[in-house]
Amino acid sequence: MRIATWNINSLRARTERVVAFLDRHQVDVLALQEIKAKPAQLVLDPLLEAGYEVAAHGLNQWNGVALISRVGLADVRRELPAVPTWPEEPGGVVEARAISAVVGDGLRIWSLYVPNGREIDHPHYAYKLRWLEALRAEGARELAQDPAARAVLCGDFNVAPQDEDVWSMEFFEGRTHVTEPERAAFRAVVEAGYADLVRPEHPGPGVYTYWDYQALRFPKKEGMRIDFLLGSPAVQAATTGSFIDREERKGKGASDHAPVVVDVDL
DNA sequence: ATGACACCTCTCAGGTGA
Repeated sequence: MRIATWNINSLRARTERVVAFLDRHQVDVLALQEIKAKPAQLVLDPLLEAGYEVAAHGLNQWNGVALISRVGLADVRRELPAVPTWPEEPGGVVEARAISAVVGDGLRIWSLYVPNGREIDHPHYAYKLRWLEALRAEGARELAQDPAARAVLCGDFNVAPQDEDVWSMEFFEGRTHVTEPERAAFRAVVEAGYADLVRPEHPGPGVYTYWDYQALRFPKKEGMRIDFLLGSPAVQAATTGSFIDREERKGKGASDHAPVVVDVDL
């Protein structure tokens, strides 16, 4: 089974790119982030005609996640348990940043869009850390219930776990994505039992999944590795290969993120 | 070996992204 994650930066603006990507690589399950739409706003016919089912979760023009599968889509769950609201005060809402379903032969796949954090002294940064803790707790709960669980956490984690995951640590000095608390929150998810399925085959430096639209970051190879597929032990053991589809970042109308693809023998 | 921000909406300005 071939699974992928991709921050699409508006599904409505790039539905045809998604269909072409699924066809080009024969992807079975795709986790999308930043669909930037309510489900009712989406025109899904091209995906349905290509043989896929879609489960989308979006509340407004911000955030939004979806799962696209041609190997089943059962027991869909929206939101993470115990996730903080934004803002973290009365009147705050649970944003559309998580959706999961069971695909294929009992694989629970999550599509996750971790909050950006904005600036280190911004309330959004504390929200990001608590959101990651809610993810760790849910991941730990699943493996405590069944250590052999087939589970994969896919998405835009908005954390560069290592210095080599950004094009310049000098550039990111004092900015989010590279701070120790964010990295510790990411490591806590890994230490709960979810291994990076791509890094062993594609170590850095210079391996990225995101390039800013501005300042010629992509042709200058100035990117960040912030999109990950983290697998439970059963999924890690079944992983047979992976790649980052850099070609998809090229040309007019590209998302600023590239898809990340993993093959699992499940 | 790639291309000079781009998406959204309470739209021509502001919020968000990283």
